[in-house]
Formats: sequence, C-alpha cells, structure tokens
Amino acid sequence: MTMQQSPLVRKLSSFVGLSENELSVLDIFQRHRRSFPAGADLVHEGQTDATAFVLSDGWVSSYKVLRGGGRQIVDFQIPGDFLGLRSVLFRTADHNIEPITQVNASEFGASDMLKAFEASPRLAAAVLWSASCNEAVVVERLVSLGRRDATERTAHFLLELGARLKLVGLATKEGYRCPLSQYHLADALGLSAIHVNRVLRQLREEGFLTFRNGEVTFDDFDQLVKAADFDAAYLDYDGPMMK
Amino acid sequence: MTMQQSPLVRKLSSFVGLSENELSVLDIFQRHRRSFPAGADLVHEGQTDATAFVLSDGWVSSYKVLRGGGRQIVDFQIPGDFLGLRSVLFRTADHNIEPITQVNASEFGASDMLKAFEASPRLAAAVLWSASCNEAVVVERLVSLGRRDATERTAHFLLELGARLKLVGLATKEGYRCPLSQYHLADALGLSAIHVNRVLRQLREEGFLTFRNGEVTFDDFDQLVKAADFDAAYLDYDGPMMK
DNA sequence: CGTCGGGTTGATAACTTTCAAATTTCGTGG
DNA sequence: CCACGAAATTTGAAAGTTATCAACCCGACG
Repeated sequence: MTMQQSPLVRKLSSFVGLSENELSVLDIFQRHRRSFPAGADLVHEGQTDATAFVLSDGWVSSYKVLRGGGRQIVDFQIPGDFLGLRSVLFRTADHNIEPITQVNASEFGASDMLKAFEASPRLAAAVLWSASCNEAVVVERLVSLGRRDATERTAHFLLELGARLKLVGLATKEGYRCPLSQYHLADALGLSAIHVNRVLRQLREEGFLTFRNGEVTFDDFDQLVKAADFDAAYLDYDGPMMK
Repeated sequence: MTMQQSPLVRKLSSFVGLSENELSVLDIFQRHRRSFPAGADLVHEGQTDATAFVLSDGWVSSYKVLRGGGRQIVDFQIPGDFLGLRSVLFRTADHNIEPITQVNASEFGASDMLKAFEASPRLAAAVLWSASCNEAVVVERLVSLGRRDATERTAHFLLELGARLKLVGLATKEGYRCPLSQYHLADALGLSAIHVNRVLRQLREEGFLTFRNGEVTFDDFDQLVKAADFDAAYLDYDGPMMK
C-alpha cells in the first residue's frame, strides 16, 4: 500500500533515500495534525513551553519585534517546512510564529525528535540538512538586506519564493499564488510598505513581474533573474545526495 | 586521566550532558587538526569537495560576494564553532570561509558526522542544537540589518560578539581583543567602512564603547545594552537542557 | 452607509553612500 | 633606531536612497 507522500517526506527524500522503516519513523512528526486560523500566533517570543510543527498546508511567517515597535520577518514557511525547530531546542522561543493563512500543521516535541534520531541516524542527518536549507535561505536574505538595493532585494525575494514553491509544486516559471500583503513584504525586506509599493510599481512598469491580487506573475523571468542576480543553487536539491 | 576540554566539548556539554563514551565519539570531529594562515580561503563558494571543520583557535569569517563586487559577511566564527557544516551537507559550498587570523581547526567529513550520529543520537541532537545557535545568531543579524540603524546595529553586533566570546572565556564585561578591521565590520553590518568609522567615533565620544587597536572596550556596558536593545537570551545556554 | 485593511501618490526629511584627500599605524629593511 | 610604503583610519562635502508624513482611493463587510 502506497503512502500518500507528504511535503515533508518529499523534501527529506531528496536528501537521503529513506527506507520503509525510516518512512514510518518519520510518521512520529506527523501524527498530531492540527488546524490553525490566520493571524493568531502559534508561538510567541519568550514562550518556554513551545513545541515544533511540520507545516503541511498554508503559509506562515516567523518574525521578531523590536523595542521601537518595528518588526522584522525572518522567513516565511511553506508546506513541508519545519516550524519552531529552534524553539524546542532552546529553553525559550526566540521568535514569533504567525500563520498568514489558515494552516494545517503537525505538532511534535523534542522527545519525539530524539526518538526519531535513535531509530535512524540518517534521519538525524536529514533533519540537520533540512535545518541547513532553512539557514541558507536566511543567509541569502541577510545578503539581500546588507548589500542589495530595494529593487534587487524585492525581485530576489519573489524569485526565491517562487523557487521554493516550485519544489513543492505550488509555483511554475510563470508565477504563483501569494497571500502576502505589501506590509508583509516590507517587514521581510527591511523596507517601508510605501517604498515596497513604489518598487513593485517599477518592476511592473518595466515588465519584470507583477504582484497583484495575491498573485505573482513573472513577466520576464530571464531578465528578472539577471536583474536580481538570482542564483537558485542554494535551493537546488534534486536527487538524494547521501546514498 | 582528565581530557583537556576543547571549546567544542565545552559548548556541546552545555546542551546535553555527555557520557564518557560520547566524549570519545566527539573525538571523531577533532582528530585531524590543521593550521591555516590568515587570508587564504578555507572553502570557496561553488566548491564541491568541501569539508567541515571545528575551530579551536583564531577567528574566521563566512561571507558571500555579489555580482557587483560587494561582499556580505554572514558571520564570524570563534573557537568552538563549526565551519562549513552547510557546505558538507550540500552538494556545493554556498559561501566562502576565510581565516581572519592564523587559525587551528580540525577537519572532518560528512561520513564522520554520520558515524557520530550512529554512535549517539544525543550527539546528533547536540550538533543540531549547535547549528541552531548559529542560525539564531544569523537571524539576529538579519533583524539588525533590516530594522536597526547604523548605530544600534554596530553596538548590538559588538555586544553580541562579546557575549559569544565570553562563553568561551575570551571576553569579560569590560571588553575583548578583536582582530577585525573597520572593513570587516562594514561588510558584516551592511554599511560602508566610512560610515562605520563615523559610528564608532560617535559611540566612543558618547562614552558607550571604544573600538581601537584591535581591542573593544565597553565604557558603559549597561547604557550600551539599553541603547542597542540587546538581549543575550538567544546566546544564553548555561546548564544542559537535555538531561 | 461607514469603517477598515490594503494599496497608491506626492512632498519633505533622514540616513548612508560615494568621492576625494589627509592622517595615522604598522611591518620591514636600512 | 629611523625611514618607507602599504594598509587602516579619519574627515568633509555632495549625491543618492529610503523613510516619514499626509492624503486619497478602493473594495469588502457588517
């Protein structure tokens, strides 16, 4: 009997070939499926009893708020991503996690993870790899915030999102559905919403991409990639790299 | 016979209590000790045969270069940190690694890691935890680049470095030795070296801190913490959190 | 209808960069 | 010990990018 491949399984499989047994161990992570409404934090900074999740459906944002009230979105999670892995490894959660859309996610705790690691060291490596992928995304955004101007940054971000969504079948080279507001973009890109608006207009008028009505359309993908200096290498994991 | 505690052991011990056996397994990571001169890249972006290291002595920077020639330093590593963990998990290295000072580091490969994971799932959790600490640092810098102005950003960074160094006994509340140039700071903080210079002058003149002659001195630690909105929670791991 | 969360636009202000140039520091050879 | 050159630091002035403030528009919704 073939098991329905969850986004998580699909993703981890692209790193290590998983045995039947390992697949069933992975189930530990996906037992307690729950549903959450948009807007209400799943985890908030400082929380000490946080659990982790595997996202199976919907969009989520991880963010921090600053003293002055500003906020910085660290990353968006899409189906197949872990949520709050850091929060369970640390004593206290170091960031907030908020669903942007209605969301389905499976809850698990640190002990579940350790159990999985005991059952299969290869799974441990796979989880570490997955966390590394996440870090690679954060690093690339760091580079954007540090050294790219608003236009490159925005284009790069929208391309990256497209590449990630494509991996789970939610985007094509043409574009994708995107529930983010310009405020979300602003908080992720370290810009004001007003400036994001101007940048989006410019990108649209110059024929690069259209961000509108919850839909991102790449009007000229190749030019865009060039303009944004985008290289998907850090997202590119086709085929298991550990036999 | 008591083993000399390496920075790595000290660090991982603060997450999980390690058994005699696990300590000896950890040795896998520290067998091939090597020495490297400042300036010559240990790993360069795109390299496909990269190995990983545990840093035991000296300072290292991880950075990316952009099309336009600019560079963004993602993080500095200090003794006890892993180098290039991502590079061995990915097919190709996604960033450059350059020693800032003369450096001692132990080399290991993906297979060594898997061997260690097989010997002890708790070690796997410890490595994952360590990677998460790293990510937390990167995330905090992301927040700085996105939402803090040059002054807060600089102060925050220098405080963070101090906190990290203190954990391995290389800093006090008074300050620490710091081999970074203002160019290093600029490339890490997403600023121009010239502006970094102005900011440092301002911080010095206002009695917050002095960055000079390879030495960072906190002239008013408490005020500085307040001004930078610095909260060391994300670095604060005293006492094993897994029994 | 009236409000509310997006989205859009213009004008002005703030922060940072860039360019140009002087000064200091530091390692090295005389 | 001093001189010299390279690298790092420092400063001023002008230009550029992005934020802030103040409106206005629009569609969804009670």
